[in-house]
Amino acid sequence: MNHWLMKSEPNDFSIDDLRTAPGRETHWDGVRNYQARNFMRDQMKQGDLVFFYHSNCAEPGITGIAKISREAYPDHTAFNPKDKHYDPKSDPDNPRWYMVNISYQRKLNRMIPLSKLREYSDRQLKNLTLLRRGNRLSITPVNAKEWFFILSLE
DNA sequence: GCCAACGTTGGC
DNA sequence: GCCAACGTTGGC
Repeated sequence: MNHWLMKSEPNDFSIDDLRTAPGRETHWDGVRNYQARNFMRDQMKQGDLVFFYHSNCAEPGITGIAKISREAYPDHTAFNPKDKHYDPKSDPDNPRWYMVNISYQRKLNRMIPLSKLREYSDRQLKNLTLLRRGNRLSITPVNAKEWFFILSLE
């Protein structure tokens, strides 16, 4: 099983939005970055666990845990000219963009701020993709050791 | 609001 | 295929 970290701007879609969503589930549309797409399309498996991360907000950090509830399928918002994430280059017969579904697992007892993760950036979390210099990827892998170490910070 | 990092676009 | 310009991300 793989582990992941997925960023969301809480103004846009927060862990509470996921918790209160119908079926406590949502589709992760709008990813328009090839590396992030490849993670979803090629590596995400049903049951994989995900750190839900709040970005671009007052206190960025990990706020909860979700699970991949449906593996990659075409992101239909790319086909809709009225959609914010419309991409005329994505052909329904050969989709360029994909999405997965995630389901709510739980909120952390207390969120783990980015600043806390950074405290371990030269030790246990030395290789955490999220902390790599200037990383803006919205979906990043977390290896098992990193996953359990981060959970121990909760 | 600033700005560094960095992915994408498009002219050549 | 190079690379400058441009747009976006996201911490601060």
